[in-house]
Amino acid sequence: MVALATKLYLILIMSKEASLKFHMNLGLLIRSAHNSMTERFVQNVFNSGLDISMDQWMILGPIWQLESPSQKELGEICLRDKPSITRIIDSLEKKSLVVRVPDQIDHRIKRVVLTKAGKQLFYDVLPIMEKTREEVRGNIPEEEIQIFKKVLSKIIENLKL
Amino acid sequence: MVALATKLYLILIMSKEASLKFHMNLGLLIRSAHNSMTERFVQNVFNSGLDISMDQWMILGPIWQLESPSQKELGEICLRDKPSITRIIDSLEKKSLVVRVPDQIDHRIKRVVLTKAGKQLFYDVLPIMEKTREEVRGNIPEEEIQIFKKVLSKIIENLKL
DNA sequence: CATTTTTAGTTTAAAAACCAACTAAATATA
DNA sequence: TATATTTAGTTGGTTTTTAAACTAAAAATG
Repeated sequence: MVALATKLYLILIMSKEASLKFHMNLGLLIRSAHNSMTERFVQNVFNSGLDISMDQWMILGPIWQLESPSQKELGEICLRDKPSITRIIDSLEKKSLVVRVPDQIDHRIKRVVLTKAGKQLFYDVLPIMEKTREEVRGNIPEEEIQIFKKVLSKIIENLKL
Repeated sequence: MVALATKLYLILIMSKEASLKFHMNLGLLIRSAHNSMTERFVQNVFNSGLDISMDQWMILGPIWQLESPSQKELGEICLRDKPSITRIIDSLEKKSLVVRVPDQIDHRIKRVVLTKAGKQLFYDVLPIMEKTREEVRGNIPEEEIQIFKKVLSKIIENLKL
């Protein structure tokens, strides 16, 4: 009795469209693509004999770009929380790739600066990232990539609150 | 001297196009969208007074769909490794939502089956997932969603090997 | 048919993510 | 100016991921 009711309910809900293919839904696709991308990057870096993780790279770029950002700024740009930033910078500092410099004016702030070795590594990894990017894009038309990015932005926007 | 050389190198590599906006690159966008989506789903589930995590849901669906899949099959469909599947099913079993049933023929295989409570929860969460999906899509045209999915599939394909 | 190799799943240990509490410094308020 | 609040960063504890070693059963090989 109950079983029948739920079955009917189910059919009503499911058959809208999804039903048989909800195992290849958006979330799964996105997750899979993202994983493949970072895996490939890490692999390419490794094959080049360099030593940097995805996390470290994701933070090294903005440090280079912004010259001497605060950890807070880094967190905002890389979408990571404060503890994550602290730990990644710890690891970079341990490798002597960056240095923490207390802000002259606001003593709470620590600015993160690339060392010579850090800059060198950044320059070394850059072409690998570019190569990876090309592998990711393959022969996908630029137009579709643009729509792809636009949809991603819209999704993020839709869920903002 | 060295510094100058690397600077020039850098400019050559970077100025292709990316340069100033590589902090909002594909990886970051994808990551952000994915996070927002799962956050919203979890939140919607919570607001409905139900109790299931994203991981658990992602596995509950295929169990319902495939009737009594092996853990290996679940892993392939959900793109998770064996230990993850083991752990998630442990958690589902602890909640009495699924049961592990040894395969009659091949005694290595354990088939995962929904309990009554598991089915009920599945039916209860289904409309929430549908609602979340609509929130994610917002007013993005169906055509763009299709291209979006196609690009994701292509990216995954490009990186396969 | 005995031995080796694969396969399905579990367990364990190390690395990373997540949340909350904490410290120290700056700002706001009374 | 004393107190309260906010902000930047760190630390600690818990949970999650990830990778490797392990167990038990099946299939392959000789």
